[in-house]
Amino acid sequence: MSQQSFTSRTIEYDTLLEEFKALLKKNGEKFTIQREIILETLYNSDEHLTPEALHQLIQKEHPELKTGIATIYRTLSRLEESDIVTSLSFGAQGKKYELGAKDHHDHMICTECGDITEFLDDEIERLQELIAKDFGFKIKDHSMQLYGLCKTCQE
Amino acid sequence: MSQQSFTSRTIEYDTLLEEFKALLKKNGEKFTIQREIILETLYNSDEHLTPEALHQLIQKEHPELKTGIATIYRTLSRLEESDIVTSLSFGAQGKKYELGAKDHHDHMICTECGDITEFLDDEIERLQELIAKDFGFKIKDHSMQLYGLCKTCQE
DNA sequence: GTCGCTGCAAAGTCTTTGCAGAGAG
DNA sequence: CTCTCTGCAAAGACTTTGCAGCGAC
Repeated sequence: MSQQSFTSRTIEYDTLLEEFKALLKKNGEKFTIQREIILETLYNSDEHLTPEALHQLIQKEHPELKTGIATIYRTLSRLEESDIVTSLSFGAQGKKYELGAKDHHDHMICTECGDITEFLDDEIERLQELIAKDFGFKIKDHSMQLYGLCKTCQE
Repeated sequence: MSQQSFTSRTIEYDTLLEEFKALLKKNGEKFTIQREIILETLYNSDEHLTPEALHQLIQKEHPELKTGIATIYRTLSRLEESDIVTSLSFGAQGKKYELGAKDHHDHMICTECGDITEFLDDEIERLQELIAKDFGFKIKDHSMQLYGLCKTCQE
């Protein structure tokens, strides 16, 4: 039987932070206040954020930092490389980022209000593996999006 | 049981062309040689084309037209609006377009060579509908991508 | 003829990059 | 101290728009 659910965060912020620090140390990179704020903001947000939205949020909550948009982009790329965050590119332009340390899930995107709902279906996950196998394709990642109208926008 | 297959074109070019013409006429728009070439080129291509790639292909095959990139963009947008073509946005930047009049299918994208393989699985399609129903979500479209290494690039 | 379409170039977005100074280790 | 990171501004990549002439109907 298929199982569907909203996703819940499965990792503590402190754990995530330590992982991130360890990763940086391993590569001789530095842990800066900007990187911490970016990770923290992503962690605390339930939303899928665009770099621009993340930037604005950080400027609002940490106005003393004057964090530049370039740093946001650079940090997001670095985080994505390390699979700490995942990006979702869709429609028009731009990507949205979310923490990748959550359980894997797929997305339902409302074309009216842009809202994104997460879901998970074990059966689909299983079928994807089977298909790839048939094609001799080695899956590293996958994404599935359903586009349409959310409950609210149908009214 | 799941069914998997490569997708085959199910519509004749002439039929597609007539549909397109009818659509234009309905909206008081005009059928131009550029629009025909764009549709034809998309039809004859097995690939998923970026606007830039489409432009180059057209310039190569119809150098006498000097088709501008702006026209490509404008026409692709119009075609997408009318569901004649579908765009696929992924990874880095840019979209790729393909004829939407084929049977519906999903994509397997090689992260090494960028190659895109199409596939279809009826069971997954069915499950998607069920999930959306559960969330009160009205699906208008959907897309699924598996990212990884194609057979060739694994070697 | 009319009115939409086209090519060109300019203007917009979004993202990346160069650089000098700041700051982590 | 050293070497990475940051903010800023400039540069890039991709896409859209304004406009005058062209061409479909």
